[in-house]
Amino acid sequence: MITIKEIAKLANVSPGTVDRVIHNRDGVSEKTADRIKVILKEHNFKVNRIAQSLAMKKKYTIAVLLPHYDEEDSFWKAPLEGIEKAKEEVRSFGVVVETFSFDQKNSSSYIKSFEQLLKTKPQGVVLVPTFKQETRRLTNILLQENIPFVFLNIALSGYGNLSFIGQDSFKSGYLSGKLMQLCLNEGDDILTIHSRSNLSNFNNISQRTKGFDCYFKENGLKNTNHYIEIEDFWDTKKVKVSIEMALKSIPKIRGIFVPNSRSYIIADHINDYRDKVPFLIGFDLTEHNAQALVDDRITFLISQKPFQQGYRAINSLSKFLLYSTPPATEILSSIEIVTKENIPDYRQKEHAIFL
Amino acid sequence: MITIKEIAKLANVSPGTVDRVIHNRDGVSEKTADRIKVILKEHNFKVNRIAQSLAMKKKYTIAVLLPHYDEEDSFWKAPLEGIEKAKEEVRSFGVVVETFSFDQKNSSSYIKSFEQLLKTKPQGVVLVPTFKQETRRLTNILLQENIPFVFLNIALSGYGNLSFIGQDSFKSGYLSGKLMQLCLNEGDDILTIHSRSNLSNFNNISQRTKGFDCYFKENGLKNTNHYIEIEDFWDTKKVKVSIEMALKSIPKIRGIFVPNSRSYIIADHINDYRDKVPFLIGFDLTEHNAQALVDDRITFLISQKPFQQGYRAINSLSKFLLYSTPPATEILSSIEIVTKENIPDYRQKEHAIFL
DNA sequence: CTGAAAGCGCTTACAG
DNA sequence: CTGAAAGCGCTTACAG
Repeated sequence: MITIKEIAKLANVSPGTVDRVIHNRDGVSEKTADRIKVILKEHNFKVNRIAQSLAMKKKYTIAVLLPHYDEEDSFWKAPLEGIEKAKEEVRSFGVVVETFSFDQKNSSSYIKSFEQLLKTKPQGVVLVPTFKQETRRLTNILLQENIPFVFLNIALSGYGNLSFIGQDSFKSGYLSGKLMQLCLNEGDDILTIHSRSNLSNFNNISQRTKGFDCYFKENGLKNTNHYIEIEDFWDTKKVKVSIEMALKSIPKIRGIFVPNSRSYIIADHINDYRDKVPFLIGFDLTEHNAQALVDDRITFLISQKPFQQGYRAINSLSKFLLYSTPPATEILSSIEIVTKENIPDYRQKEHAIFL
Repeated sequence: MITIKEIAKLANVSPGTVDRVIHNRDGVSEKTADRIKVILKEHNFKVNRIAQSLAMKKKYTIAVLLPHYDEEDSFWKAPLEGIEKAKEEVRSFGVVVETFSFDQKNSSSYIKSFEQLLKTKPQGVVLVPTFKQETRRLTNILLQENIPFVFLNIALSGYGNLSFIGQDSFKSGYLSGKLMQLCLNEGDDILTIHSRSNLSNFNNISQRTKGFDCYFKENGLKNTNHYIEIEDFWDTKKVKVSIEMALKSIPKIRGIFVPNSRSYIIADHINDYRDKVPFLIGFDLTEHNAQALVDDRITFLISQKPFQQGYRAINSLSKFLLYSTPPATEILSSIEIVTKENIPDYRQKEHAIFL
């Protein structure tokens, strides 16, 4: 690997001048610039990124705002871990990551945490835009202050975000439809179970449902899909009653579709109906769900690689700040089909990365 | 982030001494060492990896030996791309990657390329151990010369390799069994198609077959699995004749299992039998296979993330050389289920990484 | 046992 | 328009 110093010697100039040419800074005569460019190309010069980082000694702060996780719904644990991992890696490059969390069910905690976040004077922001209206207010502030921001996991459009990092929820629903169909026979019915209390993740969930239905429609399939909505998945008794009512009144149901991350709760309640309803498709590889999968109480889980999503949000924003390379408008994580047989080995910590 | 210089000031010593303590080099009195350690801990000091790399200015060469790919079997393209990607990233850290390829069907080309490889005086080697006996010879040389090496994609044990980067083939076969079962009804039969010409990848393929059979055995399923072996997948006529013979003589066959990366060839030949044999499970997301999947001629492909495998081989070996952190003995890539509906978007180039 | 100095490859004021 | 010098955070001979 040829260095700037060596190029400089070959061109009979100083390293500073070579640097100016490499970065198209002005203040170099066209003549010398051209001469240097030729030599650069000739020797296939590439800047040494780590020396560059060290010399630039710029400090950036990226602030992250995401829902906190709890026992009932630990979905947000994985993205946070991805963020922590990335945080470690970008540290040496002078990027500091500050994380703030809020309550998914409480929009004012969203606003409040955002205000805290602003105090860190971030040069970039990662946002899980849970509440539409409030997000409009927040992003307007960011736009005004000229702080670039990306959306994580929830795709809202028209807010001026640099990028969206997440999954294509419609497609993942569509895929679930396919898997369900492979399991079912022609005359079988399906039960889709919604949760009322999940309004904050409304976007993803409604897209999944649409995708699911679309699969059956597009392929001219005749399985009927019945919907029930449960007020609160955490209210064990009500859940049980609702499900039993549905299953008893519609005996043709052989598959259940739960378009949110709490299919394990449903799985708990249909143990008595296993023979009649052998198939259950849910979303997200949380610990509870994984356990239900391993225990054969869930057939398929669709995962969206939340660890990677968190990692990539930090990663792409860091690249943008450090090297001005804008990320793709959409960074879509792959739609993973997880079964008991290919569930990832968690002893092997995720480690896609360098450093 | 606190720096060595600052620590030194706090401890009233020179940066050199702090450095010695950080890396447990001797030549520091216990007293000062202890004092410095306290301060280090107190301030949660972490070395700046990039400054470290720059200062160490060590140069390492990693040499890679893998099969080249061709039109018939482009499997090895993806690992190579992963390697190239990693190569770019480790460059700034002073690691140079040299790639050598050989003909999978020709063991002497394996030896020859290895000899070329040795000339680069590598400090680490990535090997796809295609031929057992020859591999014994080569690895003995590496062991003698004290050059650490990892196996990529093919798991041989007892050769003294630092790590294996690849997939659990048995498990992936087992998973295929599950998927096949979900597609089939009770009385249906299965046809497994082997390729004689694929001896060099024998290990992975036989493990897949074993896993597949094991699924049916373990779950007490009664679907019969019939085997045929085709001399050469490339001989179109013979392939067609063999398959037709099997399908005609065993009308109960409803699913086909192809435990190698050329299921697309089989898919080409059963178009006339689609209604009778709707399900085909194959391996590896090569371009041809992907096309067959999109065209509904393959039901499931099991992918092993070959890009990542290549990337991680370089990545983990680099970490070992740079920081002496030994990789896990087995770095297993996830077993991906790919269908028409979740086939990755190739416009989005893979980019798990930083820099 | 310890420190001062030079250097890794680049960037950035500053001086001319 | 160009160069010389200092510095990023660390490591490494070398001197004492």
